[in-house]
Amino acid sequence: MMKVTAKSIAKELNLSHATVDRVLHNRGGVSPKTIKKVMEKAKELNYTPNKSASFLAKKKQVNVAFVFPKYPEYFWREIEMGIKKALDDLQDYGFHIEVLKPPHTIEKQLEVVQEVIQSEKFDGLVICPTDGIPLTNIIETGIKEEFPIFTFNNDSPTSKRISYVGANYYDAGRLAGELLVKFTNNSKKFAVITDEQDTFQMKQKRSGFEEYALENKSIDFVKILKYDNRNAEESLANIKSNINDVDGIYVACGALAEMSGLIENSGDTRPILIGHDMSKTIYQYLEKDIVSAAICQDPFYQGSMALRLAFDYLMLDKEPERKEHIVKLEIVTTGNAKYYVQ
Amino acid sequence: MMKVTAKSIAKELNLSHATVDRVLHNRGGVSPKTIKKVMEKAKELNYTPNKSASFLAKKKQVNVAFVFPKYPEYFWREIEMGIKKALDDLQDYGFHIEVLKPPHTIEKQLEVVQEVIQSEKFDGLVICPTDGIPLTNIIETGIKEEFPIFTFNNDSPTSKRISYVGANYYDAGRLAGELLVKFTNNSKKFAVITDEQDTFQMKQKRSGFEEYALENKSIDFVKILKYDNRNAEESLANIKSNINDVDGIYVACGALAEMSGLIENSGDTRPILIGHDMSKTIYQYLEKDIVSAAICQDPFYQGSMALRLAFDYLMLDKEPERKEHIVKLEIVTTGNAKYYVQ
DNA sequence: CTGTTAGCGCTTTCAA
DNA sequence: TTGAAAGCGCTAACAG
Repeated sequence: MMKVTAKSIAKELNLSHATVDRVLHNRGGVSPKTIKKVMEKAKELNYTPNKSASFLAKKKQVNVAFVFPKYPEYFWREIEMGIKKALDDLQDYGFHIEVLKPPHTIEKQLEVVQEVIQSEKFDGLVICPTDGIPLTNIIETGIKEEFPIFTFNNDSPTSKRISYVGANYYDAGRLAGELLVKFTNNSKKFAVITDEQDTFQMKQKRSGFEEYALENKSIDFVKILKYDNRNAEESLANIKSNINDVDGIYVACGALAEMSGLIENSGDTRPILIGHDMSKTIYQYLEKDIVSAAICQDPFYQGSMALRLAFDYLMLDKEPERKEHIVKLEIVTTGNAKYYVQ
Repeated sequence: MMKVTAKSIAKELNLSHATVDRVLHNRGGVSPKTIKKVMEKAKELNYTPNKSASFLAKKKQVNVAFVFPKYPEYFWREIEMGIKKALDDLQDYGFHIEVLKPPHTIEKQLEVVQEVIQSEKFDGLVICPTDGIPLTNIIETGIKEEFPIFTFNNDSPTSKRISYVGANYYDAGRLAGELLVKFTNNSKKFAVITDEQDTFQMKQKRSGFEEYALENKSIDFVKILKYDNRNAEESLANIKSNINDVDGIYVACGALAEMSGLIENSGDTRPILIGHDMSKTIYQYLEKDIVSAAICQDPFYQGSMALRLAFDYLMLDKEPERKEHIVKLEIVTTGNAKYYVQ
C-alpha cells in the first residue's frame, strides 16, 4: 500500500493539496462539501500528518529556559541528562533550550525568572522552584502575561503553572514510614531529619511520614531533628546526641550521606537508616548496609518528561493531559542499587 | 545567530550544497582540499545535520517485526505500549513495525520467525524467545543471512543477536533472596516456585536465589516446587502440602496471583510471599499484604528501548553501544504499588 | 472558496 | 571533481 499524504488524497479527490491541508488543519475558507469529502477520504485512508515535514515547513523556532539548582550535583546531573536526551529528538524540530542554574535561594531565583520573562529571548520557562509558596506570585505574573511556566521536581501548587512533573512528597514520606517499620521489624521509635528551611517539600514528607506513624498504632514516637548544611558539624553533633534511643531514622532532606557517616562511626548497635536519592557515596553506604534503602524518583525520566510537556504545549499546542504528572517512587536496596548509580 | 545548514556553509565557501553534503557524509568524489575546507567550516559553525530533512529526502522505509507472547497480558500490554509510544516519534521517519504474537511454544515461534525472515516483508526482527537456547540456531541462521535480529525480555545469549534488552534474571533471583531474608526477619526456611519447563530464565532466577541463600549462612533450606499452569489445581494442591514449614516463598514464575490465592485461603500464619511483575490482581494482594513485594522490570521502558535499538541500527546504521542493555530491577511494595499498576 | 508557487534542509540523479 | 535540479511532505503567501 502506498504512503498516504496530503498530496495523495488531493489527487484522489481532484483537489490541490493546499485545500486538503486547509481542511486537515481546519484553517477555514473551505466549502462544507469539500471539507466533508476530504475528511472522509482522510479517515478512509487513515491519514496521519508527517511531523517532520510539517516542522520543516513551519520554520517555527521555540526557546525555553530551564531553571534549577546546581546541588546536589549527582541528582541534577541525572535530570539534565534526561532533558538533553529527550532534546535529541526534538531540536531538529526547532525546539531549543537553555539551562540556568542560579544559586538555590529564593532571591536569586526570582531575579533569574524575572530576567527570563522580560528578556524576550524565551517562549517558556520550566522551573524547579526553590520553594513553591514564595514563588507563586512571580509565576502568577508570568502566566498572566501569557508567558507559559511549568514546574518540575518541586511544585508551586497554588500558582497557575501549566503543569507539574515530579514526585508526590507526601507519598514519599508515607513510603519511608512503611519501609522503616518493615525493616526495623516493627520498632516503635523513629527520628526524621529535615533541613533548616522547612520548605513545602519537607513539610509534605514529614506529614506523610507522621500520618503513617499515627495510623500505625505500634509507634511510640517520632522525633523531628533539623540538619543545617551551613552549620554541618554542629547540627550533626546535636543530632548524634538525640538518636541514642531510636531504632530507625528517615533522612527527609539531602543529607543522607552525612547521616550515614555519622551512623558509621557511632559504634555498637546501629539504627536503620533510610533516605532519598542515589549517588556514588550513598551507593557505598548501601553496600555496607549502613543505609537500608533509598527512595528514588527517576530523575532522568523526570527531566525527559518535563521537556516533553513543554514541547507538546509550545510546539504542538497540546495542553497536558493532567495538571500534575506524578512520577513513581522507586525503592533501592543493596540488591538493585547498581542500577541506580551513575 | 543564524541556523547553520549545509546550504549556509556552502554559501560561505562558494560551493554548492551538494558538495558540502558529499563531504559531510563522506560519499567520496571530492578533492582533499575542499574536504578540508568544509570540515573545518562545519566544525567552526558547529553544524548538526537535520534528521527530519534527511529522512524526508531519503524516503527510506524500514519494516521490523516484533515477536512476543500474548500472556501474561498485563505484562505484554505494557511492553507494547512502550513500543508504540516510542514509535510515535519514529514513524514519520519511515520506520514501521508489525507486532506478532504466536502461541508461546517453541515450535510456533520457530514457524513465525522463519516466515518473517523469508517473507521479504521485513528488514529486521525483535523477538522475545520462548526459550533462548532452542532458538539459538534459527537466530544464528538469520544473522548469517544478514538479517538483523534483536532479543528482548528473554535473551538467546549463545546466538549472535545484535543485542539484548531486558533484565538480568540471575540478579533478580538474588534480589528476591535479599528481600525475603529482610522481610522474614532472617528466616531460615524458604521455597521457590518455578514452572514446568525449566527455561533459561527460570534457571537464572533459581541460581541467583540459591547462591544468595548459600552465601547467607543463616538459611536452613530452599525447596524448589513446580507449578504447572496446564494443570493448575493439582500443582497448587501439591504446593500447598509442601509449604507448611516455610516462612518465605519466592514465586519465580508467572504464578504470583495463583499463589496469592492459595496463601490467602490457607488460614493461620502466612508465609511472606514475593514474586515478579505487576497486575491489577497482584496490586490487590499487595494492598492486602498477602504479597509483600513484587520485583518489576519496567516493561514500558523495555519496549521503548527495544524499538530504539532497532531504529538506531536499521535507520542510523548505529551499532548498539553494548550487546546487552540490562534494565533495572524495581522493588514494589504497598507504599509504591499504585505507580506500577495500569 | 480554491489553486499555484516557493521554500524548509536534505538526498540523489544527471550533466558538466 | 563539482554543480544544477528535482523532489520528500508540508506550510504559507499570493493570486484568482
